[in-house]
Amino acid sequence: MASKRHVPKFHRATPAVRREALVDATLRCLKQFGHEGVSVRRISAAAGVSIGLINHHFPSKSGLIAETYETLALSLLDSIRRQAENKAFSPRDRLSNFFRASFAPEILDPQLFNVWLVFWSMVAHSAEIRAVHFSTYGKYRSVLESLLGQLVESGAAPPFKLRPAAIALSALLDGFWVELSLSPTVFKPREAIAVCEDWVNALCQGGFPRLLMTHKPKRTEGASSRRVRGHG
Amino acid sequence: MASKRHVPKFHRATPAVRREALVDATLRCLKQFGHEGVSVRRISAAAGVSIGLINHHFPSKSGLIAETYETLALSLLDSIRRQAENKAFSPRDRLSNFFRASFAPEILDPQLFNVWLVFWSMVAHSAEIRAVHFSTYGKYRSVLESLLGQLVESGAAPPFKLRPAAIALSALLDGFWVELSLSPTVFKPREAIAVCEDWVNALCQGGFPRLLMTHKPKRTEGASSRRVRGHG
DNA sequence: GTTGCTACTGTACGATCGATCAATTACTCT
DNA sequence: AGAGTAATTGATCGATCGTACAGTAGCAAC
Repeated sequence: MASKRHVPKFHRATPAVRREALVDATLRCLKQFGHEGVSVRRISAAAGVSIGLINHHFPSKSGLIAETYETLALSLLDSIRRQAENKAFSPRDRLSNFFRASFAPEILDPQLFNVWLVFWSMVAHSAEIRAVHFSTYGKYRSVLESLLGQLVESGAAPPFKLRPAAIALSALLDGFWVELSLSPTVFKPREAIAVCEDWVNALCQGGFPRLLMTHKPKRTEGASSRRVRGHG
Repeated sequence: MASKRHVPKFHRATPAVRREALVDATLRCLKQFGHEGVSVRRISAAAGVSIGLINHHFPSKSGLIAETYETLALSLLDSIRRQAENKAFSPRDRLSNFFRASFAPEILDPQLFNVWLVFWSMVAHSAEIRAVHFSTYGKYRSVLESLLGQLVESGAAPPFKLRPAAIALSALLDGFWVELSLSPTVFKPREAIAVCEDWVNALCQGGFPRLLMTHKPKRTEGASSRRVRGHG
């Protein structure tokens, strides 16, 4: 009996603290193993707790994934937004900052892409995940809408429909992000950024007539029309 | 003994025929169950054969998935290409056909999106899948490059770098496709098509200076430059 | 020191997974 | 008709999965 000191076998934590630790462990597992990482055994091992603790703090596995989705999405969005919404820059340059932040190595991490694939694949089957996706994607669009709105207010761009424009720009960004994550050798982030810059410049010059608020064309582009080199 | 007729318990098929049947069954399972559908038991049940037959015709499960990926990707690409490359239309209208084919209900099927997510999630871990992705994505880009090249040859657009333009356009298309598949209620396919049309029109008018072949700008858009409403 | 609350542990259970392989059998060839 | 070939079967293996739950133990209150 060299010591009577009692060594605790485990540590009791506040539910909020433990939940956050479990979310962190979940993210690590998702990055490392992708779909195979979504396992209570792997996650609890990564968090250094027993298997049963997850179901003590979360209703089920998908609840844990949903909270991880929301945490990660809001964290990344906040990081990008902090870099973009710097009042020291003009609205146009804030968009440039947004682009460069969107294609930073930290965001283009292939592991991060696989995490997103897991979330996306659960959208169809889990109402919880679907709700988180809807919410976070809406916030993402709002940030873009805000930046584009500041562009119009500064007079750098003619008035256009903010929402469709934000949707289109986010589609362009997402598409580049997907392709860069899947095929990093085909092209470079700087090329993606360049196209995004040109896209905004074209928008500022009224290059997207259907997005302008001047008038609403009755019909979309059709193969039967002969608008071969039409101005829109 | 009412009948001496022998009723076969199963049917023997040519390896090529059986492989095709297994690929078809795999696609059905992937559409219906997503990731959960990637199971030799589910697939063999859908094909009406025993569990062991898959490993008789395919080296492993990922081999079967890879062949399914290639078959589906080439099938869809061929379908879209047939609608686009109609010589009765002008090069510009062929692109319009390509856009409308890309956002047809058959392609926007949410189940089809989940199938793609399964393929994409295996790109990182399986060399076979990665090879198929690289090959089919290259062919997809080639079709776009060809259509854009015809646009230049017809004089409808100034000379520009075909490859980066095709990459950018495919990113825009993919991004819309992802967003439409995940959030069908946020916007409509016709809006996506309209933006694509405007994008090509802007391209024809030289709205993407960095894609033109006239000269190569030394520097990309930077936050430090004051090109707020620059012409590119 | 004792009590009470509850965060926490870890075994157990039934289901499903990919892969293997010896046995079976449909079909062709002679 | 009989033999040979190989496509097909299905039991079986070890591993892993999510969830449940009865029991353990940290820690605060008194």
